[in-house]
This record gives sequence, C-alpha cells and structure tokens, in this order.
Amino acid sequence: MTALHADDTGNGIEPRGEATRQRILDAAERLFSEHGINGVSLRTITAAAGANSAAANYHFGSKQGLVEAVFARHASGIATERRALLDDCRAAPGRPPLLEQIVAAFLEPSMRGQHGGTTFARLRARMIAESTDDTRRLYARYFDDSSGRFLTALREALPELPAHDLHWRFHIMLGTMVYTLANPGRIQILTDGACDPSDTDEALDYLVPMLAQIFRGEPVGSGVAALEPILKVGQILR
Amino acid sequence: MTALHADDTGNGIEPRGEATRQRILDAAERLFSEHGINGVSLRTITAAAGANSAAANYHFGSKQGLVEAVFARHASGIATERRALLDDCRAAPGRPPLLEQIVAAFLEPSMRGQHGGTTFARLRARMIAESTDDTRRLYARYFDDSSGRFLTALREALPELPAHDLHWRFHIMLGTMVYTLANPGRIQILTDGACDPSDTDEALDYLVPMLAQIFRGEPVGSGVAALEPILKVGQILR
DNA sequence: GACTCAATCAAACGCTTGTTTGAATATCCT
DNA sequence: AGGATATTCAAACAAGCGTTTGATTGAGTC
Repeated sequence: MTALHADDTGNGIEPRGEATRQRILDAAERLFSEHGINGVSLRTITAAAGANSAAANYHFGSKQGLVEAVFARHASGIATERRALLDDCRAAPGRPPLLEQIVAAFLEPSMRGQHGGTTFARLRARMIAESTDDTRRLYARYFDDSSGRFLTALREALPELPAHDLHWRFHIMLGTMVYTLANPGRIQILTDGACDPSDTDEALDYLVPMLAQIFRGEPVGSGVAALEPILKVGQILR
Repeated sequence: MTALHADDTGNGIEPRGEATRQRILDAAERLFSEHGINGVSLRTITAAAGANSAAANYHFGSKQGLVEAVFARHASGIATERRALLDDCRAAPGRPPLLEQIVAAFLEPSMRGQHGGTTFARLRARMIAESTDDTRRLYARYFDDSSGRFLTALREALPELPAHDLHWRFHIMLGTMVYTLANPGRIQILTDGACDPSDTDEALDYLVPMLAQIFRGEPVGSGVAALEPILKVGQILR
C-alpha cells in the first residue's frame, strides 16, 4: 500500500495492476472530455472503470496526477508524430516543402483516429479553454516545442511573409483546430449540415487547403492600406 | 425570505437588494471567467462580493440561475448591438455592403470594451469549451439568431461562394474569435510578442481585414483540384 | 509451505459543496 | 408610531469531494 506505479519496463511481462491502470485512464479520458476536469469526481471515474474508489489515488497519487497521466498518454505521441511528419516534408523531393503538407503535418496527428481520437481532442480543447496554470504548463511542456518547429518551417516556406502576419495566421490555424475539436454539433444546426466540423476527416479535407490558402494570402497590412481610401478599418464602427 | 428578485421596473427607484445583486454578478463574472464555472463555489463568490453565503441563492435561486444571469447580462447586449451594426451595413450608401464591415459588425460587440469586455469574453470562450447541455442551450438561445442573420448577410455579399465554403469560413471566424478571447498569453510567448491576441484592439485591427480576405478567397474545392496533379490532399500523409 | 510485496478493498477521514431555515435587521407605507 | 415587506444573517443540512488508512488478497520466490 505504498509506492506509485513504475512504467512498464519494456520486457514482455507487465506489472499486475496495469490492466486496472489502463481502465482508469480510459474512463478518465472519456469522462474528462465529456464533463471537464472539475466536472468529474474520482469516484465516478473509478466506478466507470470497475475499480475501487482508492485505485486512482493508488496508481496516480492524486487527481492532478491522473489528469497529467491522461494527458501525457497521447500528447507525447502527437508531438512525436508531428515532428516526424514535419521532417518528411523537408526531405520531400520537390522543395521547398508544399504548404499543404506542412499544415497537414500539423493537423493530422491531432485529428486522425490515433492518439485518442476525438475524445482526447475534445479534452485538449477543454484544457486550453479551462486553462488553469497547471493545465497551461502541462500543455506547453508537450506542445510548445513542436509549435516552434512548425513556425520556423512555415517561415522558411513563406520567406516573404512578415513575421507579424505569420504569427497571426498560425494563431488562426490553432484557433480553428481547437474550435473544430471542441465543438461536436453546434455549427451543423446553424448551417443545415452543409458543413460538419465534427467529422474530422471532412474537416481535414477542407481545412488543410483552406489554411494553406490563408497562409499564402497577401500580407494584411497592405490590404488595409489599399482599403484606406474607402474606409479606415478599426474606425468603421466607432 | 421568499421570492426571487423582480427586474428593475424602469422607474428611477431600484429595489433595495439591487446593489448586492450587482456585486454578486460582478464577482461571479470575474471568478467564473478566471476559474471556470465548476471551479468556483458560491461561497467564494459571495465572499468576494462582500455578501452573505445565502445571498446568491436568495437572489438567483440556484447556482445555475446565477450562471444564466451572469450570461444574460451581457449576451443580449452583444446580440442586440450585432443586429444594429449589421443593419447599418446594409443601409450604407455603397452597396453591396463591404465584407470588412460585416465581419467587424460581428466581432466588435464581443471584443470591444462594453458588454463585459475581456472578462465576459473569456467566460464565453470557457462556456463554449465546457459546453454542457445547459450552457450550450444558453449560448444558442442568445446567439444563434444573430449568427443566422450574419450567415445570410455574408451569403448576399458573396453570392458566388458555395454554401459549403461559406459555412466553413464562418466556422473559421468563430473559432478564431473564441480562441482569441480565450487565450490571454500563450501565443505571445511562442512568437516573442510579434502578435498579441490578448490586446483585443490589435486583434480586431488584424482579424477584420484577414477574415474578410479569407471569406473573399476562391472556393477551396477548385484549389484542391488545381493541386491534384502534384499531390492529392487527404492522401498526403497516409 | 512460508515469506514478500504489489494490488485491491471497505471504511473512514476532514472538508467543501449547494441549498434551506428561521430569526434578526433594514426600509418603506400609512 | 406600528405593521408589512424585502433583505441580510448565522447556522445548519445532507451529500459529495479528494485522500488516507489498515486489513485482505493473490501471484511470484525461496
């Protein structure tokens, strides 16, 4: 009744409690993504996992420990696959790498079925929005490095785009991705099903070329200037 | 010690408990937006408001009642101002209405200082991500009508854009707005402060022309077709 | 078969939660 | 003044929370 769990040592045999551990992780991932982290109790999770109420604390130390374990289970996989796909882009025959390919390399690991699928995606979106200091640190630890790599790759692919524009468009890409992952259902009602962001395959098919087009668009500074004679943006309404 | 509060009847004098009511609303708005709805207790709120622990239940019936009151206080104002600004667009001299103007009419009421400012904006973003059935219904009740109006206005402004593209771009606009409102601080670190989405004025100056440019972009279907000889999107990586 | 030790279990810990209660207080009306 | 009413208050309620405890289990080792 003492120490925390030690990771699978790599040999074929697994620790005896591993099955329970996984069931708790699965239940926690599902319930956290459905009701938010503060919205689910450890008792609910362990009950759903068919385990004793004390099992979560035994295997993960605390609720926060369980949260981090749930997050780490897929986050590192996503970050790793992102890096690999980005390297593939750069090693491609026709360089510089195609913008679509970079965008796809960023989005696919999050939105395709592996790495927890839509359930884990929804949890990530929740964490970004809930965004306590704990979760923010957690998110940054796993994803800031990969985001940084993509920013430099994008800068190489778009050498003429001002940094200001690049960062804002990256921000748009992140926002779109998170919103797509977080929202299974609202938009379809509004649009009579003309687009379905909860179908992540359809979402990828649209978002990858669309975001590439956004990155390729001319810098917005000049766009504003061209518009100025007509109406100064930012003063339009006030 | 019985009935719930009745709204200000419009005459100069206000009910006696109105001051407390407002202090509770203010404290709740701030704390909800900082820690999420499930992350704050009524006791914390009433303490921050300098009121008795029972005051929240007295004035709003229940915690859910307080949540709805906090939301309603600014949501209806935002929706109303949106409608008014959209009508202004259509009454403008040079028709069809400028795309920038429509986008600004959609974003400004949420992102400018009135209607709760960044605090309430953050709360909205949280609610979208938390997205229980209750909050979803609440959000829809106040904003679906205005979103619908903007969709038809955009369709008029862009008659040649397929509905599918229009809806997806609207989705991108929503996601970008929510992400901008939800995230005070992460991107700046990543980008050395080259863009600051938490400064909502700077955000508006960039997002309005950028989103207009996005809406004006050519339909993505044809973009994919043009790309097909090189690489079929959606099969790029798998 | 005895020993070991990770894993499970029922039970309890102290604390916080949302909500209710009934008395005390403040304000207004006549 | 006095009575009516709206609001505040301290206190309590049952329920649920995260966590800890100490006994019990059961597979692996000697």
